Amino acid sequence: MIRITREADYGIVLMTCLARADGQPCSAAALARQRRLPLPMVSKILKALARAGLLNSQRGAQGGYHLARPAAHISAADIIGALEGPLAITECSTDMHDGCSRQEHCEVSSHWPRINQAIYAALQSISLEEMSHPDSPRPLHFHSSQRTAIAGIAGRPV
Amino acid sequence: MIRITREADYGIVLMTCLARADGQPCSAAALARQRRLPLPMVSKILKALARAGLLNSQRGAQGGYHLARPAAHISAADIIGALEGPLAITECSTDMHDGCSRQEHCEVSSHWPRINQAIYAALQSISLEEMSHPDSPRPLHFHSSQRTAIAGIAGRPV
DNA sequence: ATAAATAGAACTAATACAGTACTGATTAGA
DNA sequence: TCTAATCAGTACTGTATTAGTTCTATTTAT
Repeated sequence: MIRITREADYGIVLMTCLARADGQPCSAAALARQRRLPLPMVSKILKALARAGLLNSQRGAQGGYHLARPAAHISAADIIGALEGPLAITECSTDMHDGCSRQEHCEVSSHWPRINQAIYAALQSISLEEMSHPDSPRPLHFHSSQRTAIAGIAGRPV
Repeated sequence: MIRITREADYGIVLMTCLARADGQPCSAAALARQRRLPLPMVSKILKALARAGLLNSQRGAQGGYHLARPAAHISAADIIGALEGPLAITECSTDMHDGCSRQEHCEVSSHWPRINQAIYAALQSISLEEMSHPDSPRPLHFHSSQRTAIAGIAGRPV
């Protein structure tokens, strides 16, 4: 159900790594090695996160990426949004967007915005800082069966 | 971002129609005409919803579909779950699933279950009854731009 | 009997995703 | 100043998934 792309999946993983590094810049290569992910993919994702303003980058030798602001001020919604492009949810559920240019299409059905908002709120409420703590509050059972679900498993090399 | 399939999108639309019909059985053809959706698609979706136990069906002439239980007791999560197959979220976030067979893979990262639960809870909290009321509580701006977002727009014939 | 309807499976074309490859720009350090 | 490390950006490709169709069988009201 409700899927996110693997890019977003990896993105969250990488961001948690950077959060744990706490200020120390990490190169794409280092992160790829650390998480056993394909370097080009990692590179691509970090670039996107930097362009979105979630990471600062330092070029050249000894360069790398580091968080642009404290982990506590970055939400899952920020990360996913940065990697999956400009999205209806954020554009329409923030107040800064009230002159919507396509309101003719908006009659699609009045329930979608409600669902969008609910999910967006859920994602907003989870901070990168929380996600960076490896020990989860509740015992979790979780498996990679059946389908690519939001679990974002889909055969990711573990 | 976070996408659902068009099937689930249509599914919610169709379910709201049936909720408004309140007990009256509706045929797939009637619903397809009413919402200007392709009949085979509508048919396929209604079948899936019936198989999932959300709809009861009556075969033969004058047959059709109607809700299997009151709209207030059907959630967005039920509908989406029925159409997108067995999903990691529900299987792992319900208590009935504690002998998870693939826990070796579960170390993927401890944050996903948290996100899953947040989204699942959000979807659970929205009932079909709520969605069937056309007037939304807050003024909503919403457009079908850019990408297939959860908004589920993606060029659906409006 | 017949027409209206659902049940189910199998198939196809289009799209989106995941991942790669290549070229260019910037910078630290020898 | 040269070189290697590193980020920046774009374009490409194979594969998987989705969207939608088609066909056949089954059930039932009239």
